[in-house]
Amino acid sequence: MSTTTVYSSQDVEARWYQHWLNKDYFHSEPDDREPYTIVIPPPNVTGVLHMGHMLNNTIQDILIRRARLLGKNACWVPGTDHASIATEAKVVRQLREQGIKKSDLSRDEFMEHAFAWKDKYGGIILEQLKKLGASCDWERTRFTMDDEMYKAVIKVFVELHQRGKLYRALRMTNWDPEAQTVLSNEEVIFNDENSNLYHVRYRVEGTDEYIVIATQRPETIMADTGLAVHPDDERYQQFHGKRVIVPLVERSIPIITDDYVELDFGTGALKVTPAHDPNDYELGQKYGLEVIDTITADGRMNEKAQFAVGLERFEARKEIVKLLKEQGDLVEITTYRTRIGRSERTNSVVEPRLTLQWFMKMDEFAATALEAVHSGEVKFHPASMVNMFESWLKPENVRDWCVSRQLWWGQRIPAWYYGEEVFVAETADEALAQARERLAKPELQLSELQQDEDVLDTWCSSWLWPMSVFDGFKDAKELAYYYPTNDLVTGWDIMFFWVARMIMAGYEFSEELLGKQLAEQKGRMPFRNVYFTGMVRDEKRRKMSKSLGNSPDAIELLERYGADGVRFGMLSSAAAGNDIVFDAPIDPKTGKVDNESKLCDQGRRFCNKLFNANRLIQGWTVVERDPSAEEELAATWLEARLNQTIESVNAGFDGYRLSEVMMNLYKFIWGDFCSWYLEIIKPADGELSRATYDRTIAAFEQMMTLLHPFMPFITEEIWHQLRERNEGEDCIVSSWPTAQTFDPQLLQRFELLQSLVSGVREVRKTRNIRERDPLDLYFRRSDISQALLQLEGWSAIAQKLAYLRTLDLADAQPENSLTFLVSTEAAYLVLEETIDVVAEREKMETELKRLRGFLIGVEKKLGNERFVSGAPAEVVARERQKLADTQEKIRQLETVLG
RNA sequence: GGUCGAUUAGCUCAGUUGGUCUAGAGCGCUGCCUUGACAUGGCAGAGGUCACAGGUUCGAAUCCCGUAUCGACCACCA
Repeated sequence: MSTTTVYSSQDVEARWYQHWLNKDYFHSEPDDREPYTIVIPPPNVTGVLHMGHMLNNTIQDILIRRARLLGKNACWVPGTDHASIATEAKVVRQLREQGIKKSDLSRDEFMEHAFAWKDKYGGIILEQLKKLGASCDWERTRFTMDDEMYKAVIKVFVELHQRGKLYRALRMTNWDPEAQTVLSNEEVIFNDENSNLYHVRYRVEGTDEYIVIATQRPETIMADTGLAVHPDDERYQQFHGKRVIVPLVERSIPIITDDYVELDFGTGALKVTPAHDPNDYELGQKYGLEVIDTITADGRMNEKAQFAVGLERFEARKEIVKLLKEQGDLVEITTYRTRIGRSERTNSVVEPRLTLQWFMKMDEFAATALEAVHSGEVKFHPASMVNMFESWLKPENVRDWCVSRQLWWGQRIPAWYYGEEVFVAETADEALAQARERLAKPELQLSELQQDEDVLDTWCSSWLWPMSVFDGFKDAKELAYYYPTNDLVTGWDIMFFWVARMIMAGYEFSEELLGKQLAEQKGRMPFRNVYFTGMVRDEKRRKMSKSLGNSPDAIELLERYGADGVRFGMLSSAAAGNDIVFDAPIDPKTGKVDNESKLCDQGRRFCNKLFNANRLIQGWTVVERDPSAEEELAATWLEARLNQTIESVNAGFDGYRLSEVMMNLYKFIWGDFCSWYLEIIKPADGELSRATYDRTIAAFEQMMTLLHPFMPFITEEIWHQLRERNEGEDCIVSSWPTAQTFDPQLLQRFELLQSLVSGVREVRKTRNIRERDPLDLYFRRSDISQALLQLEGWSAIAQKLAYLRTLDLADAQPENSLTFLVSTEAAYLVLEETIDVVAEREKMETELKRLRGFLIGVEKKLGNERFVSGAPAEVVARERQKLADTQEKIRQLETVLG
């Protein structure tokens, strides 16, 4: 009868998280320890936890927990981003459902609704992060619209204005007609979509001839102010310098020639609509064409259009097509695929529109950011991400940042206008004072000034995040301690939006906030390392997103596999920068996981393994007797392997190879500790010597500490069961183990033992000999085998694990035995059944042949003078060892074969 | 069109500056095992010309060139 014993994560995780909170372990205050700081990439205040967050925050938690274990003053600052347009869009939608139009509200009323919404839904994602185990300093939770952070944004705007970094200009911009705001280029998502190409004829003025143009947007023809052809296009040579008549509106417009026009696209003729297309705008500028704007801010045709007035863009298109068809001016309609730009937040088709906006000059900032990364002051992991960074920031690709948004939810631009005059100041009173002085109007009243109606782009607050979360723009007390932060963990998709801009702001402002001396001493960069995570994709390789409905319910996942299991799953296939393919299909309707996630399940099973290993140990009775020789040997070996593991874990952390570290620990704990060590020391009578018990517990404890960053809950749970005698200390604040020196030879000898045991087991399996039928094994006498058997404990372990009745040396092969190699040593296993001597010889001869082939390769290498002199001594020595071993193996086999 | 990245076991992926790589892990697969940690387990096994073709090197999964396929990002073809 077997009993099923399963680790149940749910109550354990809730209990320990609460315990950590009660003990205030996550909270950090400046002290004399070395600080270790991470600022969270603030999720949108509207957000709910998704796979990307889980990956991202698991990695941050691993880093911060390890730093805490290393005794550093670990500070992980959480918070949320007000996400200007995304949140405003949601609030507007919700109000609309309640029958309230944004236009019916005053600015203040709207803000009240928005803050109410934020108070209701804003904390959700942070609560969900707690379920993941995130050890953020919740007392430091910040929001980008908090008073101090708001002030910082305003202050920076004023500063940058004074430094000449900001200007206001009329530009062709991306307009979101639904949100009715401008968007930065980065907020426009282009996708290939099916579209129609309408071929429309324009009569050449004073003739009966026509030029046919191709357009995607017939509803804009009323705004046409030119028609362009390629200067070399023979089809249109005779029309150069003439004019054409725009259909419907019957307006005369010039024919221009420019090599921008592609000869072989469409008809080779292009209508020029400067008001509604960025390229056409350029052309219009170049040839002095009139700009006629026929579309309103909410995407409808205005009076200037004359036709389809008041109709929404796409309705207007149908109407205009109908009218053109009636007039016979529509020649044909073809279909094709083209890139359509949509608003990242509202998904509505972006309308190019000429608007007056604030811009920030990027050229110098970009150069600074690039230099910071090139010089290595800011390091990227993986380093290959530098390529992408460069391509974003090189001078020819950098465009000025449009920082104004026609929204209410955000930091209102601190600019006041009086006619053409602009006054930028932190407060209205200062602006007024400026105005009075500059205009020489001491009697000027505030009511005569007009404050800018717009708010600043969300990233205007997030780019200050590493400084503003410590209220660095108010005073440098905390900033002086925590800045620069150590590691930033984020997806590469916001490398330009956020990472680059934080670097810019860091270099621009940290010096004056910290003072020159401190800034020089500590560094002006906002963070020293950036760990880029990959994108989480579904099994079809699509990026997980809400709109696709292909993202699993994170909370369901956490409940199903435990936070530890999910963390393991997330990390086990996520080398830095590499995308993760989440392996469980999602039902798009419910968001439920349809099938087992193998990755998370592996994590869950690992928890179960740990839980049961602990149960085994807890079940033993400790007795006061001397440890046996095999216990001694096994414990010494375990400690050596543990120390070896600590070394590789530390090296892995240093290189940010977190997945590798976790897999190392997994293999060590499951394989070496559970499968080998515990099996060796497992007492038949349930009684273990005090000394061995203590060494086992001590090693297991260190394993818990090493694993704690990755799987915090179960390690804390087991830690306490191991240390009931010492209730006071928690795993989360235990000490990161220091690697002790160990004997590498011991590890080698133990490998021999392992291969002996495996060898015997293999024979048993292939011959159907029960695992526990006792067998006799003899080593062919040699210096090595003799030494092995003399090693205290070695024989006893081998006998125990391989169920050997006899383990001894022999000068000749015993009767009825078969031979296999244990490393270089021949071992004879005596069997009771008759042995097929011919088959055995064949097997050995095959092996011999393989070894001889291998030997040739090694000899060739060592025979090469350039290898021996050129390769590192270590490599040559290793090759020599290989040679000797292979020769010895061959000799052994040859002897046995006679 | 430009740039960058990828291609390793049936699947998903590791493989850090070229040298214990005679290429690993998990899952899946095959066989045996339920005598007290764990069947969410144990033991053993099968499975890879490291996409293809060349080059550099004493030595290449790893560096270089080309080809193929896939992907991502950027770009003004209406």
